[in-house]
This record gives sequence, structure tokens and C-alpha cells, in this order.
Amino acid sequence: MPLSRDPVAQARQHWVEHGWADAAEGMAAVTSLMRAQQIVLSRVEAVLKGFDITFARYEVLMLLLFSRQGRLPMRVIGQRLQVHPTSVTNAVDRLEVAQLVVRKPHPSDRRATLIEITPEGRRVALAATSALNDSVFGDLGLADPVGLVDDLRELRSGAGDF
Amino acid sequence: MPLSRDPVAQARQHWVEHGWADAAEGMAAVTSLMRAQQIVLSRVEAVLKGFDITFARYEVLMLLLFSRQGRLPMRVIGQRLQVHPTSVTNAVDRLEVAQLVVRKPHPSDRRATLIEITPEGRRVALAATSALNDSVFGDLGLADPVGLVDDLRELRSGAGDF
DNA sequence: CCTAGATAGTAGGAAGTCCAACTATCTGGC
DNA sequence: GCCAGATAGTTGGACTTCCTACTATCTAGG
Repeated sequence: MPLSRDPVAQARQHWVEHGWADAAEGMAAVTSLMRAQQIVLSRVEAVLKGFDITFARYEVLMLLLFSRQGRLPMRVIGQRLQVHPTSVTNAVDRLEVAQLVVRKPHPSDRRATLIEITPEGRRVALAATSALNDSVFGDLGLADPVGLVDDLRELRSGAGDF
Repeated sequence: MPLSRDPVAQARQHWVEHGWADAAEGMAAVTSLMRAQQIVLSRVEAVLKGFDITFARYEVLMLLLFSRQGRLPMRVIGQRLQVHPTSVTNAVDRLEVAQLVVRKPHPSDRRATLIEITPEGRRVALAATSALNDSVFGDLGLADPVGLVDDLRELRSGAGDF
């Protein structure tokens, strides 16, 4: 087996040489996943920088954009995005400063806060999506993105993601 | 098309409904990748917590473990792991405090610093690997991890990862 | 030889993540 | 009705990442 320049392939070879062959494929999958995520995230962030938002904030905006009334409680945002409540607080704080969302009191539960997307928030969300569709989503460099989605769905499903 | 509980499938449906069908698969791939990475990373970090290291520091240790002489310049570590030089400084600082690595001057280039793994560092790296192989890598919940690795290699290769 | 530009590493700051702890509010069993 | 426990959100702290700027050192062209 010739020495590959692919760092993942190199790591797998090291795994086999150390007697960890049973786990080598899983390690390679995890390492590939980490590196691919890093690459894709940086491409996405580069596009979003032009709109003064991050991927975390973009996800919040899109969730609100797709909601029926343009508003959701903090809690629901955290559940949908699978992040800690404090991360939602952080993202919403910054979106609110940028006037892309506003906090509104929940009508029937005074503990809860509704986050509502503003007209400017909708404009930014749509413009950012258009840019992402053109620059990233529309051309991932994958012959078969559906196969990747299927594999990752199996992984996510097994971990209780949905 | 029935409404799925999979958030990625829901997002794809929204994409199609908004007339972004061309980019829907790419968006689904990116979103799947982000969520899957989040899931896997948290499983890995949970295991490594028992060894008082993070995934970033584990990667540094394994790179040193696999090196011929157990030491590498900072620069090389950053290149192999594809992270910013300051991230390497951060990880090495903490590994050095934990006495898992030591900084040594480069013999011929006084700008450079060699990072050398200690015997304790080797012990931790091997024990952590054993735990990860058992708890994560050996059972990812994927019928075909090789297919995932292949798809991700295509993506990484297209982005110039190797 | 010697200076201009490249390179190695670090410091400080912004942003994201999580956790633990806290306040305020809601809810269910007695 | 009321209190214990659950829930919603925020604050402060730790950690990781990146960026910009800086120092120290190397290297190559004049």
C-alpha cells in the first residue's frame, strides 16, 4: 500500500499498524467528518461575513423565516438547532443589536421570550441564502450529495438526532 | 410528501418550496454534516473528558505519537491539523501544563520550537485511543463507514485538503 | 555584507460552545 | 390553596477557534 498524501488515509494506516484495525474505519470516518465540517463551515462563514452574520446566527434567522408567524420561543430555537440555551441567548443578543430580530414577551407564559424576525432580518436572511445557494450549496464538489445525506442521516438517526 | 421529523428533510422541503430546489441537496448535505459533526464531537469529548484532554489536544498527541522521534515543530502540527498557529499555541500550552508534552528549542532554527511528547503523554494517548476505539470509533452506528469516508474524501479533495 | 521580505511563534481580542448557578415563573400533588 | 419541583432564560466562567499585530529570526538580492 503506497503512502497516501491524504491525512485521513495516513491515520488509518497508523491505526492498522498499531493493531487497532477493528476501529480504523470508524476513526477514518470521524476524522473525515471533522475535517470536512471545518472546510465547509469556513466556506459558509466566508460568504456570510459579507452580511455581518455568522452561521449560528444565520441558522436562527432561517428558523424564524420558516416559522408560520415569524417568531419562536428561545427554547424552541435551542431544541431545533440542538444547541445549549446560552448559545441561543448569545446569538439572539447579537441579532437584536443588528436589529434583525426583536425580543417580545410571551403572551401566556411570562417566563418565556418570543424572538421575532424583523423585515430587515428577512431581507438579510434571503440575501444571505441566495449567496450561499450560489457559492456553496449549489456546488459542493460532490457527484452524489444525496448519498452523503443518506449516510449522515443513518448516523444522526442512530444517535437520536430525530 | 409526508412531513418528516428529520430537521434536515424539513429544511430541504422549505428550500424546494421557496424555489431553491437547485441548491436543496447541497444545503441538506451541509446541514447534515454540521449536525453529524456536532454529535460525533460531543461523543468523543465525553470519552476524552476522563483523560482531562479535549479532541484538539488529543489530535496533537496522536500526531506526536506517530512521528518518528516523538517531536514536531509547531508549524508542522498546524499544517497537519489544518488549524491556525494560535490554536496550536493554545493546545500546546495546556498539554505542557499537564506535562504531556515539552517545548524544546529547534537545533538549527532559533525561530522554531519543537514539541516533544513525554512518556506520560504517550500513556495518555494510548489509553485515550483505547477508550475511543471501544466507545466511538468501533461502533459509529453506520452500516458502511467506508462509503461515508469516500464521499467526504471527494469533498475534501475538491477543497484542496490534500 | 546587509537590508527587505518571508517565516515561526506568541499576545490580545472577538465570537462561538458548553457548564454551573441564579432568578422568575409555572404546575401538579397533597 | 400552596409548596416542591420543573421549566425559561440570563449571567459569569472556561475553552476553542480565528484574526490582527507584534517580536525574533532566517534568507536572498543588490
